[in-house]
Amino acid sequence: MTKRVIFHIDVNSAYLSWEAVYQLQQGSNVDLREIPSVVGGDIKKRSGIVLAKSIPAKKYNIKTGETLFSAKLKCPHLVIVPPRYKLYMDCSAAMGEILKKYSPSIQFFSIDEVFLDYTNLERHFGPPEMAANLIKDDIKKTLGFTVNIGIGSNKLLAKMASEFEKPDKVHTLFTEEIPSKLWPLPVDELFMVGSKTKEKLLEKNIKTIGQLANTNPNFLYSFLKSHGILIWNYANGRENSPVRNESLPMKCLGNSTTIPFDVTTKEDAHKILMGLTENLCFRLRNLKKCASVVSVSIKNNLFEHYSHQKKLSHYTNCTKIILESVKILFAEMWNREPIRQMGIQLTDFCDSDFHQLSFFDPDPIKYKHLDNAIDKIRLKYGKDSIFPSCYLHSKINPLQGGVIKEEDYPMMSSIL
DNA sequence: TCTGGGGTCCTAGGACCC
DNA sequence: TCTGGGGTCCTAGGACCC
Repeated sequence: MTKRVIFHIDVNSAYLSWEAVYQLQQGSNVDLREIPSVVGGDIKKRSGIVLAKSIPAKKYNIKTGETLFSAKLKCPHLVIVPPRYKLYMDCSAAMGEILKKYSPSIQFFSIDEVFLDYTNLERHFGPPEMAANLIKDDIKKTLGFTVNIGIGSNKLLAKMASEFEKPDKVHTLFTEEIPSKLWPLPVDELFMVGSKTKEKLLEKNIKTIGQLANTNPNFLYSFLKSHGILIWNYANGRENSPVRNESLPMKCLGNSTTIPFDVTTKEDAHKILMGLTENLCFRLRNLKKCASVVSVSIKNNLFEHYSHQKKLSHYTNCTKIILESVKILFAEMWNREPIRQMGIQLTDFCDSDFHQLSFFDPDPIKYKHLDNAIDKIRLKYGKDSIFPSCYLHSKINPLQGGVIKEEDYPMMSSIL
């Protein structure tokens, strides 16, 4: 059996790099990568967090996910640019086109991370490190941004290797290098060890990936359940999932939004929920799917989060039917406390072409035609070209949620 | 530090059935 | 009326990722 060679390509400070390249192309004489800068939301709309930071911004101890307010305190002259997701998707797709020249087997893991299977391809582009450098420099020369490439015996090791030293670097992490390169690292640098798991491991005096690797898995299972076995295997470099060319079937579809003000009335809440439902059902129909489980979630002004869900008697993608369920679920759970964020999620899908119509629907064909007519107008003239009249003179936007505006993008899975 | 929006997977308890 | 065990479905919540 031939030894597998997997690459993990990771764009350095993706959103910020892409923004910087775009601004240079537009004639700007400032490279955002060379000054303290971040891509972030809008402080006034309460969605103000750091999505990506430049290396100079990192020197001010600015972290991804922190508030723009806090970042500004650390660096008063910080440059903040709003995100442009359509641009990022185009950059991501362009990188994918380059990668396809080097292997028939690539898998997008997120908008800025790709796995590439280089097994048995040495005769084309040389040994793995040479090929990885070729790819890295090809992307830099053609598209203007830098990537890190990790090379490993499986996807996990390749991903860990791409994290080592940044930017614009190639690193290897083969099985025989695990004790020297992986085991000395702090345990929370391991993929799938987040803050909660880190705390529990520290309580047991497990501080490094090496200590985790050499812990009895039964002991880990006793306080982390199956997740303990997963991270124990990862700490030992064991992982064998294939680089998948085709995307896995969708499991969940949702839209949520943080409202610029705390919602305290049913009327405002219903407008938000209608906007979210319209947007979500539009996406669902574009994917040619129907769903049978509807879930509504709320975050209150104390940041407490809770949700209610319900299985419908049949599959549907009809805005009106889903909105009715959403309103019922909301009424069941809301105790009139101020709401900061609302979300709607759909799960359990079937293909819309063949789904069973319900006898109990008021008039399924009529609503289907209505949804289709609205979808066509929105596709042709833009999403905000048509909206319910209750939004006129309202302080609430008609279409809520959805950072990705143009099309749906394949997202990552927590399992490699 | 006063914390977005998009996902996936897992667990636990209760209902219900045989 | 009380006892049992196993299986599946449903629901709520939590952990992780980018």
